[in-house]
Amino acid sequence: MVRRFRGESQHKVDAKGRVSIPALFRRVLEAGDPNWTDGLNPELVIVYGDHRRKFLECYTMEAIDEVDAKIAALPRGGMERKMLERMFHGQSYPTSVDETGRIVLPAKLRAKIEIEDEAFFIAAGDTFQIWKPETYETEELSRAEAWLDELPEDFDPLIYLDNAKGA
Amino acid sequence: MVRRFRGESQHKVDAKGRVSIPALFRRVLEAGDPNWTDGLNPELVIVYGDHRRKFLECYTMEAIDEVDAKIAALPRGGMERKMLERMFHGQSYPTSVDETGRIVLPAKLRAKIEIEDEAFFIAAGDTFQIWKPETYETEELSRAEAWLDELPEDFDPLIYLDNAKGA
DNA sequence: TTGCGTACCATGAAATCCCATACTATCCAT
DNA sequence: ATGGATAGTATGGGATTTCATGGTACGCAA
Repeated sequence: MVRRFRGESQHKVDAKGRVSIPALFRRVLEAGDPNWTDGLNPELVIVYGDHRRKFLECYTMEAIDEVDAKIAALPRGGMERKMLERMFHGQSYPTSVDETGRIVLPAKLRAKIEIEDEAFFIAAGDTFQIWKPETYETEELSRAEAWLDELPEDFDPLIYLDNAKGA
Repeated sequence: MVRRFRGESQHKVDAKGRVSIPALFRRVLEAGDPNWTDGLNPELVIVYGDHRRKFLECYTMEAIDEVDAKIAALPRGGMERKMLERMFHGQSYPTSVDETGRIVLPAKLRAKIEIEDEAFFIAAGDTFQIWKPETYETEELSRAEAWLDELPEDFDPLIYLDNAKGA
């Protein structure tokens, strides 16, 4: 059973691009790195994607291996495979957490999602995302609000849970 | 069959945010944690949700796994899935009961539901909720009672039992 | 040299661990 | 049935560790 990321938090980004990973996320990165043992620094892969994507998506080693395996199973030469290879192999950045629990976001990545001195982290199942706090609010939260506003006053999104044909 | 939480009670919250879990709830948390064995401390997940929610909802590991499975069954990219992921993966906090039967509510969670030095626990089926006592009284109890007051004197809520189309 | 990336050291605040006390419910043997 | 032993519960305090963050120094390449 894969340990899942959970929680959200906001951290300072210093002039060099260093930023603390939420402590709970670190535990998941460690558990999801086959090479990790106590005392080492877990590795991870940051997928930044094309110009439309406004956040960074971070994968544990296990999670990215799984994605790679699925891509490898697609027919060579197909458009689907080409797109996925570009995104996960080309538009990604492998790195590792340092001894103080931080990663370094290179200037290029910071520029891409327009991060200045704060970064917002939020869990998304078996990955977590890094957003510029303002972008997250305007792009994500307000869109969700607008969506909710179109629904009846007493509507509870939880009913979607039961529509799912889950396990 | 899943063991269900039952009952309600109120406990002190100390300056560090520590609060005892009702002893009966602990038994359910233990039974609902696949990794738990005698002598260990059961894990749980606290979902705090968005700003509108005025209480914390606590899930056993089994219950939250079930929710995760349902979310995973929804189509990727859809608004429903996004909303549920945000709530259950982002706006949640995994923790565990300690050896003395307490959990720690971080300052952020206490602030969110405005808890100071007392917390009210109430069972809700396969989860339980934590409220600021005053909020529970004004928001919930009074609403439920007002609703009952509008019904005939001899009305019996049990009638609803037979309306359910459930299994 | 000037900017960027890396490694090591430093510190205050917050979270966690370990120990302590008082009280209550339970069990057992006389 | 009763007194006391035994275990589980609710709460508190202090010490220790982890975390988030900042700084300095070094190498390298344009």
